[in-house]
Amino acid sequence: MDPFVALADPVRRDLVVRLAGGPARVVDLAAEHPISRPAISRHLRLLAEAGLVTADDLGRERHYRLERAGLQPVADLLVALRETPVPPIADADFDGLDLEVRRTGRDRRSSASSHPSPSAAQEDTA
Amino acid sequence: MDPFVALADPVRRDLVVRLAGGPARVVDLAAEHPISRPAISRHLRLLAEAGLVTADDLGRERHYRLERAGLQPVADLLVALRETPVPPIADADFDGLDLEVRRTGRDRRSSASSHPSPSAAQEDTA
DNA sequence: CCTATTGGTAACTGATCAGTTACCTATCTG
DNA sequence: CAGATAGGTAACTGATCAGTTACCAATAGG
Repeated sequence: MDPFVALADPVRRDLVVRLAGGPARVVDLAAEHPISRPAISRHLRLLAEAGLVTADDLGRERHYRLERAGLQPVADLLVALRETPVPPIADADFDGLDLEVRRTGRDRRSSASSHPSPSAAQEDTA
Repeated sequence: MDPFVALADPVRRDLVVRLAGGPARVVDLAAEHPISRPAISRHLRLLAEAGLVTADDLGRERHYRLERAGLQPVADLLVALRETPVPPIADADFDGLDLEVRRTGRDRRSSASSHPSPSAAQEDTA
């Protein structure tokens, strides 16, 4: 399953964030959410299919933990959107933030510090 | 609308990637996708609601362009998942990749270079 | 002024999603 | 061994999504 689709649901995002703090069982996670245990179980299955979590069976208990490698496609998209050609005119991307990814063993593009981040030319409010 | 939900659809992701390469009109984008023009129009509206694109009206033409600032919540989630406590045991996150975000004007946590990235302890295949 | 182009939305349809209850299996504890 | 705990899935229901065709409005060009 697509990690983007997996992260589209607020419950699944909560689960992923919670598991970033350490492994947990279905019953633990169900206690922290207003939905039923089978619903949590189904969300965890989708997260596992997306490669975002891993399950370790310990007797009758199944401990779920975050699989950070599963976030790679999401990080890749941010990189792709960040590095694509930007017009020399003022561009409002990541005001106050400069996302930088260093790829081990790969040549890097010009460093973030050489890339200006002018203030927003235009803000969209939908 | 939630930027995560906006990016969950493959068509919308394609549109966002395409717009990263420069602005475009609905008719341009519709020519590059197998779905109908009204479907493209609806996707662009959702992307705008999510803050991921901006529309500039030029006569009868509406030029859509990427709004990188709208990606902030996605970048924030990656940061949150990356920075949360990781057990000292080997952790497989971002093998070969080290995501680092420098927040202007904010104290930084210990730099990425001080954070080890050991090889994967366990790989999940769902 | 008429035609062409651009583009948004209504209404419809089929597909998918998310939560529930019920049920079942596996493992642990007294 | 019986009861308790943990957890997955089937079946169901209501809600939402994504693509279509049809229609309309605004702007540009001949």
